[in-house]
Amino acid sequence: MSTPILRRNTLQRQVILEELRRLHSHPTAPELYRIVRTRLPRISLGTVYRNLELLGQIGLVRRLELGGGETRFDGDPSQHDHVRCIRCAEVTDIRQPPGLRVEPAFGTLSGYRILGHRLEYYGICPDCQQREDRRGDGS
Amino acid sequence: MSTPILRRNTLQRQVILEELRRLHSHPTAPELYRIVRTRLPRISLGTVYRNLELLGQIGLVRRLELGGGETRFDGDPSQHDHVRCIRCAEVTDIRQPPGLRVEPAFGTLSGYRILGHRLEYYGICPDCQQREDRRGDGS
DNA sequence: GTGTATGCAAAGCCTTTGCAGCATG
DNA sequence: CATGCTGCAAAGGCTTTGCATACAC
Repeated sequence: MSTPILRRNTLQRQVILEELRRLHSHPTAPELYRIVRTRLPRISLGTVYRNLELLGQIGLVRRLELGGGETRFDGDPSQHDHVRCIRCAEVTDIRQPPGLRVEPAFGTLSGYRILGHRLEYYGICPDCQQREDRRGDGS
Repeated sequence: MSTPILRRNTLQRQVILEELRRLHSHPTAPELYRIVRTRLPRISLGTVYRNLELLGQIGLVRRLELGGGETRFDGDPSQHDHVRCIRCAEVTDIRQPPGLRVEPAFGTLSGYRILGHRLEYYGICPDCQQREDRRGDGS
């Protein structure tokens, strides 16, 4: 119940959170590791994982378990959904969910006690659309 | 455009599809491998992966990229959603989506050309609810 | 017989974890 | 100074892939 507290405010933790917040690319842990390492060359991948885990528990970071078999991280923990490009795998935030009612009255569903949902759209991002239009499609 | 054809109807392929259809547990490839191996002791994990990939392309099998960083497979390729138990990680089909409108008019969304969506609920399954009620909650 | 599919094994990722030393509060 | 955190490295799991062989057609 009691919210876990950030025990120590290490430089590594600060930088990880800073970079994750600045990025809007929803990186995986290894991706974020490569970026953070430009500022902290001696940081380890394990530290990145441990901090993302901890920041996720606190609620400062959101763990995204979307498609692709990877776990991505989002520096914006507020409620929002995502679109993923099936061509370039880019993941983009959707700011205003277009007035849909996904949650089934928070009751039961097959006997489950429903606590929430995860919604992900997929499609083709603007860049990839251009790229394909330019080539006249054709697969 | 033309649907890829099942080139050869090998015993391995048959058994993989059979077992996946019988199971309602949405197994990962390694899990399915362990099961199939009871019938075909000499089958290899690589074969399981290759067949799941192929069966997925044909549309006989559905690839589920839900949470948990694993890829799971569903022997029922029809359109339906899933609930995942946050306690025991079980994944269950939802047969009748409760009349919701998820797709945003199939137009653009942040410039994306939307092709579809993936919706996953999470909550607590009946068994885990019982287990927790019995213990009077606590943690 | 031809060419696809298989079994085997290696390799590449992602992720977690044990441990000794460091540094935060 | 106590101990949470870090860096390092090993280990485990999932997934893909190259190759020679086997087998479906």
